[in-house]
Amino acid sequence: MAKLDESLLTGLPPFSQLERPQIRAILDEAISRRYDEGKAIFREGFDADHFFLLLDGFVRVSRATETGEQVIVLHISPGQLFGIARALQRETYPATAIAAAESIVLSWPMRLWGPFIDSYPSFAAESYKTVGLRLGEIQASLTEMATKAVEQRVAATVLRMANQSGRKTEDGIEIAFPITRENIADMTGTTLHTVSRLLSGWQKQGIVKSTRKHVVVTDPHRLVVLSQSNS
Amino acid sequence: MAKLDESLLTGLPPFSQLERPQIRAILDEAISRRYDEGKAIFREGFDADHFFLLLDGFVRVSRATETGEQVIVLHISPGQLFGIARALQRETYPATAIAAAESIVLSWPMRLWGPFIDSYPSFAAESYKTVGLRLGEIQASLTEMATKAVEQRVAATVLRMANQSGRKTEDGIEIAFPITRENIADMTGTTLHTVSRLLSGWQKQGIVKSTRKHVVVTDPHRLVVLSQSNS
DNA sequence: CGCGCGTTTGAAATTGTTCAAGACCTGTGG
DNA sequence: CCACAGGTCTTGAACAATTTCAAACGCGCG
Repeated sequence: MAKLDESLLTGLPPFSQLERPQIRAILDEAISRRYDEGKAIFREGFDADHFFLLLDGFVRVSRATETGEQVIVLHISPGQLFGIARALQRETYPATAIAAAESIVLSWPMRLWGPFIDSYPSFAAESYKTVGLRLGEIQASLTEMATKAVEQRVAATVLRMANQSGRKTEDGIEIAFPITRENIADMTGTTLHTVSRLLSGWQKQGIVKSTRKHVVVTDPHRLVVLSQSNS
Repeated sequence: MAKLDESLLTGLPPFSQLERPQIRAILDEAISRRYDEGKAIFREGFDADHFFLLLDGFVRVSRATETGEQVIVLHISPGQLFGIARALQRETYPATAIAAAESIVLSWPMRLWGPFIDSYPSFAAESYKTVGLRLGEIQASLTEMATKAVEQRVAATVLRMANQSGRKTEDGIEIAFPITRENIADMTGTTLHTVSRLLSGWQKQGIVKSTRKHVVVTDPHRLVVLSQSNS
């Protein structure tokens, strides 16, 4: 396998304060791999034997219920660590990670977790910070689900994705990975039918523009209003 | 202030592998305090200047929405650490903690967090494990909210509280702290009216027995069935 | 160019909320 | 010791939001 280039990691928070040779050592232990859209990176309940860094693409993290339904918990953007179950003393992955778009992922065997944490303070700090941010995000979803009506939840969810992983286009902010009505339904605890109706309605009002597996937010401000109104 | 007795901590996971003098040192830094039912221990958004251990009683952890509604995220039982925002590199508390029943709490100033983590491996491990368990619990709530109907959510929630902090009585398992219909509604994202109707119905069927601020599960098995049925 | 997945849309059915009113406890103060 | 006040719980009825069921459409990949 060709050597990975050091510039891959130099800008990223977990490695920001490290010297060249340290980054070199870290990279030499890493395996790089490409995942096609829809391919699983790891699955809920399985042995947590690796941890990961997303270099490019997007990853969808979901949990399944006993009855087979799935709930999408969050999305991972490039530059983020994931599959860091060990940070929480877990032996197994608590959720399933699937490539939402074609993705490039670095991975390390979990036995390096301890050494990394001990040797690289910025790696430890960033890991725990990441966990904290995700916990916050999940709590935010939970409170939304508990207090907001469906339209507000969908608006808030679309908005969050546009903010976290949107890219600007001439029409507005476009969610940067393929996403179906059903995906959005799985994030908001509703049905694809309801999501379809909502998006259609918003499109008529010029708030969003959407095509197959694709959503562009053209009027973020009005979407914010929608996500907050409790009438 | 009277010296705290070392036996308070000896049985608890965070301190289980420590020697007598270490526990003595930890206790000498701690402040013990009693909180009446309903009193806040810390509030969301405030400076995270202390971390806590619940010795006796129960603590309700909740978040508020911009519009003033509150969502109860989880309950803390005796022996557990809480307010450990620093484990996640946070500067402020991400939620509000209120005594659900009269409670006895130990607290330490947050400046001791680093030293504790560095000096006592079992404390570090237990802290992160606690975070992991809570994350799991919140994720479970989230998937429940997203996939289950109200009756199933309420059944699952009552069951969870009975399991985590119930005590056996001759009638069945009793939730060990005062809890109103409205509290349960705030946990499940519904209204106190609906909760009241459900509990009344279950009581007629002999599944639970409830009085003011008080719930006893008399037939856990049927409640499990209810919490899972998707008919 | 055709097929399949993703999407749209109506209508009926249903679940849960909202509104409204009253009953019931329990601790407090006279 | 009793009455009262405030918080808690119950229940009916109307209503609204969302799901379910059903059918059809159409874009885009292979």
